Amino acid sequence: MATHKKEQFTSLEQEIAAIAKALGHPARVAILQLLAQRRSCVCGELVLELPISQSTVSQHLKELKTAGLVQGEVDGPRVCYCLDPTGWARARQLLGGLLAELPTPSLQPDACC
Amino acid sequence: MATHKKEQFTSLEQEIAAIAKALGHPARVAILQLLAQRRSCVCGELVLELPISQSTVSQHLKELKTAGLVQGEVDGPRVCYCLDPTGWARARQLLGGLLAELPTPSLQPDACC
DNA sequence: CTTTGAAATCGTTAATCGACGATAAACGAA
DNA sequence: TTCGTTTATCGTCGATTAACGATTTCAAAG
Repeated sequence: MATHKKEQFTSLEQEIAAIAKALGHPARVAILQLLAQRRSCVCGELVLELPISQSTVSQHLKELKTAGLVQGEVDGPRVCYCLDPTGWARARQLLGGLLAELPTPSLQPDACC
Repeated sequence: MATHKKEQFTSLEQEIAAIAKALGHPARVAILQLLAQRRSCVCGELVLELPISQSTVSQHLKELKTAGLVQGEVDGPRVCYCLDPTGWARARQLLGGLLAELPTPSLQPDACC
């Protein structure tokens, strides 16, 4: 990235990419799945479930929070995380929209040109 | 990334992450949208449409191809790209599945714990 | 006030990414 | 065969990411 060229793209494209990027790591996918299952929020339990260190989990959570996909709420000495309904809805809208852009089962076998 | 820890995660998590990662850059989002619109395949036209250099576009196309989202077909001196129906279906399945995991409009306002 | 436990932040390191220009490869046409 | 066009690859460089351990912060207990 010689010099960020991201600004040259649509803000929508940037927003989609930002969300996708947040999903672009197995640890973050795993975190989101855990939060979705036990819909209640967990905290350091995530660390126990994941094969990575506490500080690394914390970083991933920060990224997910920045992307708006996750919320953290301080509860005494620990922090409860859960999916952020607003950001999650947005993700569904944007990524779902992109994924839907191919009109489903393009009837041609696999021909390109 | 001190040492890759990705292996520690489910292959499904890795697959989801790989697809999401491919979508994690505005240029690649833009490319996919272009290919979806003009469903026919374009080639160096992409370069004209995008604010980045030819070699950079080529790199992004390579990543999309590696992720299985795009196909290229040599046509004389030029190459035709289009969305790969198989990979695209897989992406829809996996990412759609993840996005659907939150049971929609969690009726609670925004409460976490 | 001090201890204790949980979580975030800091500092570091290696690896990967994004971008570019330059070069090479592929191919049709002259 | 040689030329022009199109695309891929190479080499480079700075920025970012992923990971860790160590340290700091913060809130509840004691």
